[in-house]
Amino acid sequence: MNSNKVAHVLKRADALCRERGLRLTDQRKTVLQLLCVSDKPLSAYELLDQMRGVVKNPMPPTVYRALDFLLEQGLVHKLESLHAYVGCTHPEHPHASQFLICDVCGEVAEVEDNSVAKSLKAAGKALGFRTKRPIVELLGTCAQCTAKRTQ
Amino acid sequence: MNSNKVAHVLKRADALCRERGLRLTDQRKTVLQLLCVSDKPLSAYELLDQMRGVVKNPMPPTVYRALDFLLEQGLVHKLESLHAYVGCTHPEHPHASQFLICDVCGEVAEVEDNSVAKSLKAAGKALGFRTKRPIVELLGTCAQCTAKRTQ
DNA sequence: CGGTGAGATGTTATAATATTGCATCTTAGT
DNA sequence: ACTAAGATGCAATATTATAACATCTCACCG
Repeated sequence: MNSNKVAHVLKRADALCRERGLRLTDQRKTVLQLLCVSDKPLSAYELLDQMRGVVKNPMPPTVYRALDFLLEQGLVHKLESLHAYVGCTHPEHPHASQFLICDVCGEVAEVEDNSVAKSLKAAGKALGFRTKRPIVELLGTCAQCTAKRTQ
Repeated sequence: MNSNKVAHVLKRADALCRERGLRLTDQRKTVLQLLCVSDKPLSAYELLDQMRGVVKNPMPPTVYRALDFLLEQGLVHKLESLHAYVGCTHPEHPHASQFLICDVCGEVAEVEDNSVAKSLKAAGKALGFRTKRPIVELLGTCAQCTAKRTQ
């Protein structure tokens, strides 16, 4: 995320928390910012390392608690297949996104495809299943890396 | 899985490995059987515990190696969001399934929905993404548990 | 047969991810 | 200022997964 976008997300996060009567504390803001600034998903312990520059002697619960909060508020997403976290690119509204995870460059694209969402909903409905959290992670190779490989 | 089904899957696994020139060794068969017999996904360490009855003093690599093999052969699936494994209910053909994971009873349904597969493919294609492994896990509540709750 | 080499297993250690439990501090609302 | 809820500090530990290297097994070939 470029710095304008990061600033926007942080501002938006601030507003959201205010609306919801919640506190976007320094630690939480730090974690969110680190995730947004990074161009790759970060593991909890990578975050922990990066926090050392900002927070005094952070411990695992520090980062996990911040992550829990941010996940609940939809400000970050967890990539289950990577054990890693990314800042949400459009926290404006609640959403169920899909993640395209490149196994070459490590970059992750968050997309919100309506027909995917629809077909998932339908598949659940057919079995009377009530979906609370749909997890969709496509592991593969992004367009750029595919192009480079086949040159 | 009922015992007939388990027997069938084991037989099928045997045949598949033979076809592919691979060895379905005792340990691998044990892990596959334990997963098939269980009505819930099992973590690697739960499997490890259950193996103690069958294999002498198994260690973590024992179970992880068996799982790696079975995963590669499409005989078991990993549920990333649970760090747990299930036996494949239809190892007949390669496939990309979706998992409906009930947060009340813990049971998991493996479904293979064509329109989901299609829409995922399309979503990837739109960005030039080459999907190798699609992960779809719907966390929510199954029909039976929903019914019980709202009684 | 016996050798031999790839693949499977044994074993120890350790890495990486995540949580528990309890003490203390901060802050919003009174 | 008081207080209660929520946030943080901190130590320990649980859970999941892998690395590294020795040894064994078995299908194949001479």
